[in-house]
Amino acid sequence: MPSAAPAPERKRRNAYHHGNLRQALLEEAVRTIREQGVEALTLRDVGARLRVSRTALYRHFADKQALLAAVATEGFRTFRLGLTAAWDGGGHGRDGFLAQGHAYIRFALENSSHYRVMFGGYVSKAARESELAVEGEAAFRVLVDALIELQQAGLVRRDDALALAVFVWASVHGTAMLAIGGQLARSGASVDATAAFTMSRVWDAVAAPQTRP
Amino acid sequence: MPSAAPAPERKRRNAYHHGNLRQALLEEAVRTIREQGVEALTLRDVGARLRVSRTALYRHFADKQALLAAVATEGFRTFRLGLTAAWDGGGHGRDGFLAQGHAYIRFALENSSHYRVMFGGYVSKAARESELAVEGEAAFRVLVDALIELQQAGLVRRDDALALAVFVWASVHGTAMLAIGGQLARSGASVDATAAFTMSRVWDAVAAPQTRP
DNA sequence: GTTCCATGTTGACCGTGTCAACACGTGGGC
DNA sequence: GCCCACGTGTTGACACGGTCAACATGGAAC
Repeated sequence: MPSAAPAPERKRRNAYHHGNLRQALLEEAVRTIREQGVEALTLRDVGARLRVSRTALYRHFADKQALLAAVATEGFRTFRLGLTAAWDGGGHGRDGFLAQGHAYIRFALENSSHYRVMFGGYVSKAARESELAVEGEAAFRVLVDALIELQQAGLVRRDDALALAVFVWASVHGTAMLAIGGQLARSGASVDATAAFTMSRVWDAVAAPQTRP
Repeated sequence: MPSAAPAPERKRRNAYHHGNLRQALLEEAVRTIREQGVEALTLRDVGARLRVSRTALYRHFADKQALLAAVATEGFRTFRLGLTAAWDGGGHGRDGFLAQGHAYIRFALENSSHYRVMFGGYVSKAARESELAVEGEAAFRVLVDALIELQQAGLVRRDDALALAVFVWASVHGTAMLAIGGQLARSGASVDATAAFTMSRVWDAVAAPQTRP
């Protein structure tokens, strides 16, 4: 059925030629990582799960690193969408800022393995060039823009926005990492409570000095 | 020369029995990790470097995980000493607190691979029990105690000290992780400048509300 | 001196990433 | 309609690394 009448836009899955193996591999890798962690990801398995030989992957990715880089890139994309949604949903003010922080931590915890691929040093510096870097930059940019907007509204101190963003990112990232590693379990507080506390402290750290009566 | 006259207290390095292989393995693993990273650590290599067969290690560590856990434990120990020294050297006040932060980040950057073993999820949760947990807890405790002291001096807000410590830890840890990952390279600022800025913001976040004239 | 046990060694196995050589099949040029 | 080339998938093989089982060794306790 070459051009006859395939299901509209439905990629065929012939015996030999898969159609869109690259995308399928990516999705399968993401699924495996989510369900079993990065260390459980094996090229042979992801191939087998797609009914494809173990080396078919090499026609679409240079090596395992490249696959992981693609996974990370994909992660940054949905990550950025989540952050933007939170910021917009929260109304571009203090609440939006806090919502963004919570969205960040929630994403990191709900997709902890995926998050670790994005930040845990699983992809080499070399692979960080190009697409991955761009997508990561874009996610970071959401925070920077939010801070600039808050500065213009007089809500955030007028330090260098980039520096402020790095600080905020680091604080939230650190909280997420510790939570993922189970390293703040013995603080007694729930992760939600910890996240809320972190955000309250971060806000105090970046808020403009109050002009008091 | 079995018992004749070995160098006093000098552990022998006979053909067969090494004397203190466990310690030697640990040090060699740390060295390799420092010089070539965690992923380059192979049991065969560390054995070879000590002129010992590849499986000799199994008489002293359950498996590779256990070796890494020991490495992490060792890391937390020297880490804690560094933090304490900074706190003491800085005079148990605001300066000491900032010094502690800088010491933290410096350690993380100078021993980035080692640091990643401690925090990067290379050791399983199971291995986190026992000694590792204790040593990690002890390092964390340095920060908690410092905050409590600062609270008593009226310098830090009277929130729950544990919660404050988690926040501070997360912020500094996050900064360190981003720096290690090369992810704040494009912020333009040097790592030192970033660390200083982070600490200034952290201080504002935890400092007691000024009682103004 | 004999014996036992901790410590170290050798051989082997399996899983995994990767490369090279080969197979297939689809689309473009005739 | 035919053929060829190239993109895509497969099979075979290799090297490497963690781990286990069986064996070797030597020092210490009796």
